[in-house]
Amino acid sequence: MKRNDRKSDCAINYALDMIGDPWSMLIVRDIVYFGKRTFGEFLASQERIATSALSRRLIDLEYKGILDKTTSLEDKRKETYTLTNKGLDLIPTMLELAAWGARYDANTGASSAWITAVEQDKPAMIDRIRQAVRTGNAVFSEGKEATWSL
Amino acid sequence: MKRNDRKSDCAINYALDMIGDPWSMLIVRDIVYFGKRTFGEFLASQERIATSALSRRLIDLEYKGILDKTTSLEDKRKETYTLTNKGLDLIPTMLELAAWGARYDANTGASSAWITAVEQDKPAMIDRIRQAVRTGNAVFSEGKEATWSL
DNA sequence: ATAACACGCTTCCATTATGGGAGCAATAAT
DNA sequence: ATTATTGCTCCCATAATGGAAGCGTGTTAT
Repeated sequence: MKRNDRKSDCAINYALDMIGDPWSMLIVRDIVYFGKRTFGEFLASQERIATSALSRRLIDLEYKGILDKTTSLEDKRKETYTLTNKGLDLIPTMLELAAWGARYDANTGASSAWITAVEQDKPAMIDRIRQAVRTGNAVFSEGKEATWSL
Repeated sequence: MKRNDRKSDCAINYALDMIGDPWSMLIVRDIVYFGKRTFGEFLASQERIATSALSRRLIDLEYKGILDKTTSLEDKRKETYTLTNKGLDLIPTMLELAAWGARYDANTGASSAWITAVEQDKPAMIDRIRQAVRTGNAVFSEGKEATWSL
């Protein structure tokens, strides 16, 4: 059986078929947290994804309706990747993953201020993040939380 | 590089190192939703995991502190797997994954009643699920939602 | 007591996915 | 024109999974 064949009609299994690999959520993070949008920007992430793996993930995420791909207007070599609504709807899942990771990761880089800000009023924070990403912004810029986020 | 070497100090990356494979969350689901706790019960899931893969996952999840393993008292051949606190804390993430999957999966098996019940008051529902699992119960039994869950 | 079975788990190997490097076509900069 | 950048592909070594068979120990049946 190919690994990505549908194994059941469970909603969790569907979600894992979509984003249950080691890279997809990190690409979503790069867009939501850091405002990345091009191949080269994703490639430059801390986790050092290989070009072949990144290419495969981007093609796959577009095929699955999580990313949109458009040729950049300023530089026609560049492809611009943005989250679809389906992709933006992964923000809550990503925040839960981050909260869990920050709680149990002894070496976490997540600031406690950011974590408590999210816990404080999660739905409002999700809306604000979503709006920011839709309008071309992101949570972090140059290593600092956006002013609206705290 | 081995796939599970630590790639960065990002909390999301940590979480993916822990449960970012195609099976771990399904094992958590089997415990939380269906009250499964033995090798044979996990093996009988819809998704048809192979014995070798299941064995690997269980060893790994115990090593990572997400599952506890104890020899069954009634039948000493059986190992009983239960969620640690770290594992129980995955319930919010699992519910978000399920909600996202149910929203975008055309063939979802998730009932809309259950989904809206969770959306209605998420923190309270998480507490109730957590309590149920800790005391040896589960969300679904014989295909129906537990009475407390709706 | 002994044979048959149940259960968790391991081992083997074929298949599939990833990691890393080299390289290519198209575009941009000089 | 020449050189550099960008996104991406190819190739192959390595790692993880899928599937079947089998092992050891504990349990049940006779």
